[in-house]
Amino acid sequence: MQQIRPRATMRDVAALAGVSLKTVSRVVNDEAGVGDAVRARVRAAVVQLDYRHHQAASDLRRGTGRTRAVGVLVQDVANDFSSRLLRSLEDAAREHGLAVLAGSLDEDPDRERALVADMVARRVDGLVIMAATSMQDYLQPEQRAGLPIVFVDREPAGIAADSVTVDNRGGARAAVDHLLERGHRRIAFLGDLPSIVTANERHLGYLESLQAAGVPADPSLAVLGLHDEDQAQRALESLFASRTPPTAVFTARNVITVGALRALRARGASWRTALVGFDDLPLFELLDPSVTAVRQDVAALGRATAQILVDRLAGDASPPRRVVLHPELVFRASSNAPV
Amino acid sequence: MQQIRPRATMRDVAALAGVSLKTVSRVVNDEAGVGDAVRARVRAAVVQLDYRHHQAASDLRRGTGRTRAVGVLVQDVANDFSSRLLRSLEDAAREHGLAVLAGSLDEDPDRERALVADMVARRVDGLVIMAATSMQDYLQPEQRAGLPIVFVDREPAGIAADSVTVDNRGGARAAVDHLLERGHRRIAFLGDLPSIVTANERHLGYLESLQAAGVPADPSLAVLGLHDEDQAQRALESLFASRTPPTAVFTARNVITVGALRALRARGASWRTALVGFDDLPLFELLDPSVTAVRQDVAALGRATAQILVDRLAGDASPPRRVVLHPELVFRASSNAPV
DNA sequence: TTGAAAGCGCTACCAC
DNA sequence: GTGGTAGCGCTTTCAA
Repeated sequence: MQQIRPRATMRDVAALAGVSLKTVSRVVNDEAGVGDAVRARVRAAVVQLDYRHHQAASDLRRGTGRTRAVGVLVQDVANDFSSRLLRSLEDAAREHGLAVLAGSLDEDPDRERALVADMVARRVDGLVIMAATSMQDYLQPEQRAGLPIVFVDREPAGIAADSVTVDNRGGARAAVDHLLERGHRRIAFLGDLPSIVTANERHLGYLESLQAAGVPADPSLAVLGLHDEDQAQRALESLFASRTPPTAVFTARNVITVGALRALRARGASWRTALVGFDDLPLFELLDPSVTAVRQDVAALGRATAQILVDRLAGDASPPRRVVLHPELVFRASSNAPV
Repeated sequence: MQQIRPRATMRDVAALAGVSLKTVSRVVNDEAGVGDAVRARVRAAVVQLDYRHHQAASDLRRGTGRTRAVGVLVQDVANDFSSRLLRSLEDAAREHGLAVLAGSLDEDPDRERALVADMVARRVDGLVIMAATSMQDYLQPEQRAGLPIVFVDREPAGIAADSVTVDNRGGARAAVDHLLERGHRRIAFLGDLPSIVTANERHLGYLESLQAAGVPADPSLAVLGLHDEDQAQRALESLFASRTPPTAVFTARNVITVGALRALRARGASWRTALVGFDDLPLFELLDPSVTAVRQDVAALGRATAQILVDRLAGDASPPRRVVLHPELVFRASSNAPV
């Protein structure tokens, strides 16, 4: 292994160039007021010593309190929805010279609090959170200290803050309305825990749609608390094993939809069971039958979120904004199955 | 808008608690040597003032040069492969109390250098890079300064550093061997720019396989420089429009495979064209025909990478490690099409 | 145009 | 047990 050479500081550069520390600082920061000859000498010393600016020390002394980094906490950076959102935010952050500290919460409230604490200790300039907690009042001190916080995908509770969300209830209603219009009456609901706001909203939309159509909701057709594909697959298999199986299914999240698709496939029931999923996936269009889905415009979600954050960073102190995007039902073949 | 209250410093806490700065530091860092009464008073002041530890200042003073953050630069955090790798690394980092600074490179060498420079200025403890540059000698000064760098997915050039990669050539050979065994002779290759090491390796594997089988490679069947689905789709459509279309296709990346699937679907040629893709996708199993693919164990890739990084952070100064994982051919229906 | 001194928020070292 | 002093690497006065 080669010898490691400790990083050079401005002092080292100053010594080598035969100038004062302050002059090096001026050159490194491209400030005026340094003669060309001196500037060149300093530049040479910088190169020779492989000097690298120490941003943390600089930030500390400047006292602006800015680190040019933002924290982005999503449900799971490997999930299609979360990762596309993260990417959209990264692009916006990049335009403004901001680095992105990313974290996955896995619907774990403790993890959210721990990660937020870490981001605060790092003095990120702003925070974007897809909350796993049901109550975010613990963030009030941070907000009071001037930290811009934008909630994405899920509205905050216990704190007045910006949010960019999707009309989950409306999207779910549209999905179930669609199935009802095709004559279905036994429509199953597969969703995650109702403690997750979006999951609950989608469940409520399902119930509202049934009620509006005068179709009594059969509680045995609604399965909540599904986290992954396997659970969703097993849940749907159970429903099919019952005496009165559903003729249609509304799946309230992308992984749940995939699990349901596996169950239908295994049972050979893909063409005779109607399916609508919340969240579109790139390959849904290519499946047989292609999958009808409620599509969220993830890029728009990210853009709106980033815009608010950037405005706040620029000093915008107006009241919290609430942006609600409306999802779109993408009609494909999977919802055409007969009753 | 509420009043913003500047963050309290240890000095403020000390003043409120009526103790010295150093005592506050002891309490905040859970050090011994503070009486219970004093400790309680300090704790109360911390809560009252919403004091938050300033990690950067602490790191600076400690002089360990550690920030407990690592940089992870992948191709695109929204891509299935990259995002799963990122997640795997995040999990490992979390276990060691490391935060993750994430960045997408989009195969842009300038962007890689810019992001690396930023990470260095932030003094990350380590760097994981899915390189977009063809030469990484520019990282030598950072390595010399003691920064652990692990290259993932693509081996480094111009620098001796750790790497965790996949046997791309072998994987591609297995894919094409498979198609040859089924009797195909006109096998198309759809891949990205040969300047991307992995893309080139997969192309070489394709050529090697053909050569080993004594099948002359028809250059008109190989299309390189495909970046996204649309380009891949159009490329395959062009091949089909030729006088001597392929009977089989090897697609060298996940987005290319999806583009090819669209082309086959649009043409109604899915069942009569054999297809093998490099990179598996969650829904390939559910397509008709299901898609045969060369699967990389992304989680294992991430784990191996993280392990090396963690070892280096712990002081391991042994010679650079080269880990090569072997992908697996997952047989499904898409490669069964007749010649 | 250049530099010396002070200090950002915090902790190591050594007094008491 | 507790506190003062010095100083991490840097930038801000302000003086020369």
